[in-house]
Amino acid sequence: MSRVEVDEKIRRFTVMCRKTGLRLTPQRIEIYKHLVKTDEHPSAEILYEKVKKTFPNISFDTVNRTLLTLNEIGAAFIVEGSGDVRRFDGSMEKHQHFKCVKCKRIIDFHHKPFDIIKLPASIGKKFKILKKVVYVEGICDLCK
Amino acid sequence: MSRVEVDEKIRRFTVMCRKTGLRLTPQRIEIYKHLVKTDEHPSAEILYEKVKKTFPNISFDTVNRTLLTLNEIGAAFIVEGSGDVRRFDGSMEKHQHFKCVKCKRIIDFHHKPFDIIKLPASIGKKFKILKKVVYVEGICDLCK
DNA sequence: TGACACATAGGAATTACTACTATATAGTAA
DNA sequence: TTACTATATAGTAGTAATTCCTATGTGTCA
Ligand SMILES: [Mn+2]
Ligand SMILES: [Mn+2]
Ligand SMILES: [Zn+2]
Ligand SMILES: [Zn+2]
Repeated sequence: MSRVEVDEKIRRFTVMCRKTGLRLTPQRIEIYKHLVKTDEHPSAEILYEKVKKTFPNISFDTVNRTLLTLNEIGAAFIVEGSGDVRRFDGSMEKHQHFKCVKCKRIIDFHHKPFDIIKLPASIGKKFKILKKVVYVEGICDLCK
Repeated sequence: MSRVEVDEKIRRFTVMCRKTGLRLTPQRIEIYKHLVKTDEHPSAEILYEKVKKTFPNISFDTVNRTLLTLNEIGAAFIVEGSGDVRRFDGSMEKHQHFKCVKCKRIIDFHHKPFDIIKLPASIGKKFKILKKVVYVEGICDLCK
């Protein structure tokens, strides 16, 4: 993602923050910037290490709390998976994930039919649906 | 699930163990029995509490390790989700899950079209696919 | 029945995440 | 510009979940 694109995302992020009453702290923007510019679906720990380069005194809790906040306001989300370290995604484009069970890499792909899967009516009626996910697990090209 | 059905599952489980070279310990069988007879997708902790009634001295680690072993040999699996306590499923029937984000209940449903979703060729070629999951998240009937 | 590789019990250690609190600062209004 | 206040952060402690370690026990097989 180009510098210009990242800047544009940050601009839109600042608007989201103002709308939701969140303060625009330099830490928050820095965390968002690192999350949105990568497609590696980093953990809080990984982002903590990156943000430390600009904010040597930032605490892990601030990074983690901020990421949960981003998830709350819909600026990012927690990646689905089976019981590993929590991973975050700053891309709100419709897409799906492949996760390697060995190296834990999470790789984006987009298959349009997966965006519009229809649930049986019985489920839709009984529950309030927030998220429908198609998720693929296996061994990646580098590991096999 | 009836007593007879559970017994049949356990019989088949003993065959699986012999095939994979796993020893048939009473603890292992008891853990499997509790997992297979419920549809509540228990955590290791919950199963530990149940198995303790028959094996008061069993350790948590034995329960957890056994569950991971069951996942290894394909007698059970780890339920997909976004970053909560690890949950297990003893049913190897094709089915899907709805998870309530509030009470964390995991509810089985079965929608046949979801069993046969087709991945784009690019993904199937590049990676070794082990699992394709359709996963639904929301608020359950009891919570909303 | 004996040998031994695998499994378990008990507890310690590690990892992941969350809570607490004093200090700092973004937003706002004088 | 300045002062105020609610929110955010830093530093640290605490909790929860999971994994590791090791001595002892036991299922399996010869
Ligand atoms: Mn992604
Ligand atoms: Mn299930
Ligand atoms: Zn891999
Ligand atoms: Zn619920």
